[in-house]
Amino acid sequence: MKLRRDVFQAIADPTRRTIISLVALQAMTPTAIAENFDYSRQTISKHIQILTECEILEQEQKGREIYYQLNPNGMKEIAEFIEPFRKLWDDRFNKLESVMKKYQSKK
Amino acid sequence: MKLRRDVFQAIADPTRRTIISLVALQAMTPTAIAENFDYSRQTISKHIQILTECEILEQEQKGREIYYQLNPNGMKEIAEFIEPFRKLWDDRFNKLESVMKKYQSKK
DNA sequence: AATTTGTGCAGTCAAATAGTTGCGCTTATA
DNA sequence: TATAAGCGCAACTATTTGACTGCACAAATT
Repeated sequence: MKLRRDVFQAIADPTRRTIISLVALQAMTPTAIAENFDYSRQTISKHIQILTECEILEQEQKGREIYYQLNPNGMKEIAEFIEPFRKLWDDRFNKLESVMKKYQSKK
Repeated sequence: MKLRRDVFQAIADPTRRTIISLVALQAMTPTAIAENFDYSRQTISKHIQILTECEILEQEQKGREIYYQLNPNGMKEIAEFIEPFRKLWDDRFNKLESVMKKYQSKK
């Protein structure tokens, strides 16, 4: 496996998205993560490796166990790509913006 | 090519991301889009096909030309995935939220 | 009517991806 | 100290991807 360091590529795989959602709730070891899937531990381990190289996950060694936790910063790049388009559909965003204007005009 | 109908897969390719950004500015024909790349027209055409099947792009036939335009709704799914994590890093989001609270307490 | 232009579709091919198993290292535990 | 558990790395394989070329077809243009 070539392990591209590209956040968009990392997010493209549904298994990896599930891993992200799992780890977002609490730090987990690879074995614990793998128990949530029908794939082998090594396969999940490779997905974890990809996510780690993209800096979406972070390691914390505890004895022989390695706990992986989410680094939300890793997904900024994706959010920055989406952001300009969000304005085109998200009514809530527009409401927030109008609220901002009202608020600023009051000061 | 298998042409998976998966928005995350669609976004994973840098060429396709560039196409999205181009078309966001104005509707364009495949040939016009392809002129921005060093790839063949057919290659770009396939990328356009993938984006269209994911409903990120929309067609509008005009004579023998087909204009492709952005359907921002197509990227909602990605935004919805990112959204929960955004709160973990986006200071601006927190500021907006606090502004909201101030504004609401004033009314 | 003949030619050019804009598209999409089919087939081919190399490279990347996602899965597997096996192995070895390190750290707990019996 | 021997054994089991947790983990990463290496080697292998099937499938998918992303690029190419060639072709067919419809709509303008000459």
